[in-house]
Amino acid sequence: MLSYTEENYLKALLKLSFQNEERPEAGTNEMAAYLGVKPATATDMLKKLKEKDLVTYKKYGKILLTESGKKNGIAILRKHRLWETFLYEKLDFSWDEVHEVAEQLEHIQSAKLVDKLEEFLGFPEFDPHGDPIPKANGEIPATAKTLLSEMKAGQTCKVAAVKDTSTLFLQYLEKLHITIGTTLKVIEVIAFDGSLSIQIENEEPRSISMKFAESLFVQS
Amino acid sequence: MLSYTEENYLKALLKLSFQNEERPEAGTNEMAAYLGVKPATATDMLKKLKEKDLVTYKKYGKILLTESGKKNGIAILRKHRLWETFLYEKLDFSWDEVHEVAEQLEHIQSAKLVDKLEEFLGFPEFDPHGDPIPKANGEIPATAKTLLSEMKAGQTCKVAAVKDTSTLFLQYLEKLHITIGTTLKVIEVIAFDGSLSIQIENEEPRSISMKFAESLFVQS
DNA sequence: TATGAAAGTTAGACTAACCTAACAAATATA
DNA sequence: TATATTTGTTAGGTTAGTCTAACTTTCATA
Ligand SMILES: [Mn+2]
Ligand SMILES: [Mn+2]
Ligand SMILES: [Mn+2]
Ligand SMILES: [Mn+2]
Repeated sequence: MLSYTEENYLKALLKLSFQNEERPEAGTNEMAAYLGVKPATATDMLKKLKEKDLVTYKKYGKILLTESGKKNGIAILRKHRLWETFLYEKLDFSWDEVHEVAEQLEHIQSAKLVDKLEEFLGFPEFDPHGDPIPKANGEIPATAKTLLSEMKAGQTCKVAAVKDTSTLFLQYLEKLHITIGTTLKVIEVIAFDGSLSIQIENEEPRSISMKFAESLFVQS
Repeated sequence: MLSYTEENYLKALLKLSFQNEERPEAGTNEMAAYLGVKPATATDMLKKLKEKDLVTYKKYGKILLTESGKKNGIAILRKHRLWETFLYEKLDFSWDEVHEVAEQLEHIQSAKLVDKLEEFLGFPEFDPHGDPIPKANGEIPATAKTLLSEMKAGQTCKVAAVKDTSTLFLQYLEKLHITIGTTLKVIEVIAFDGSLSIQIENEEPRSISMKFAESLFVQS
């Protein structure tokens, strides 16, 4: 049985491994920063996780999840994203409110609960942010990797996922009536600053910044 | 903000106060036994709860919830019973499976979650065991206090709540097709051992023990 | 009302998860 | 390559929640 805290470390390591594609290892400071603790604290915990064979760890070395650690991490991520979906779909939580509560719900221990919840939600593949929900067997559905910023003038696409899940960005998207599945047409790309003029569904074209365009994943 | 453990102590004290009607105080050993900890542990925690003005406590004295403690305890109980209802109604958990998971879910911190959950469930008044679900304002719906064992031959009643929520009893009820709302007709009362012959809905009469009859609340 | 049992407390210890401060190793850069 | 910066570790301490063992108070009853 893993503690609340151990679970958070495993999930963090997993998410860090997704971030730097092809470089799944993380460092002590990186983990500490991600989890909001001091490096000394992370060192202690990493030693403990190593004892439990959940991570590979060597003094001054990079950290990697073991098979067992990865399996556990994925299970937490699965719970997190299923709960987010529940809150969004069934309880009318908004896009930016789900994460905080899911952060707690992901630690509820009950295999039956997760599976029943998934069934109740109709076996969703993606959470409200467009992130893939791991299956019970650990498989993770494939996701769009194309950023809106990579689109060319004239191209049409659909919003697949948000890369930046900060409250500020999510609330801004809501204001623009952009959600997962919204159709976007790129009208013009401004070479000067990388900003774009886009048409949201059938609304009037509007300008968005490069930062914005680099924060949305789309599917053509 | 109360810790997971502090919340469990408050809920325990509240439930103990319901048990001995008119004697809402509890003792240290009683609390410890209820929570599965040693008396020394309970003493420490009670001192802490007193510091936070959640209980009245004096060395060697009886323990009582303060207004604030009661309010908090009721909030936990409300969450517990709403979650039990969710698990039972929406996720097809059985009668005897809901408690253990609700024991964890009751500690999730989010006022919005509780209220949205209540709404999603259609503002239920009773949980799957027939226990009253406290309202957001702290009010607790009135419940049937009559035991099946108090019924006389010839009387008809409906099952209102289970007094004993042990797995063994709940599973036995399930086997007999007895649930909240089931109609029972008392055919005969055996003076010798307090056992009853009852008719469950329209099935053939069958005999039940006094212990059984003292474990079900009914409404005439 | 004396006394033994029951109920409750205290002291001291442990573990998990955190911290700060001081130190050591690894890496980048002049 | 020598040194400065970054990265990571160690030592020692704290708090919450638990324990055991020894002690004290209260209460029932002989
Ligand atoms: Mn979490
Ligand atoms: Mn998400
Ligand atoms: Mn609980
Ligand atoms: Mn219940």
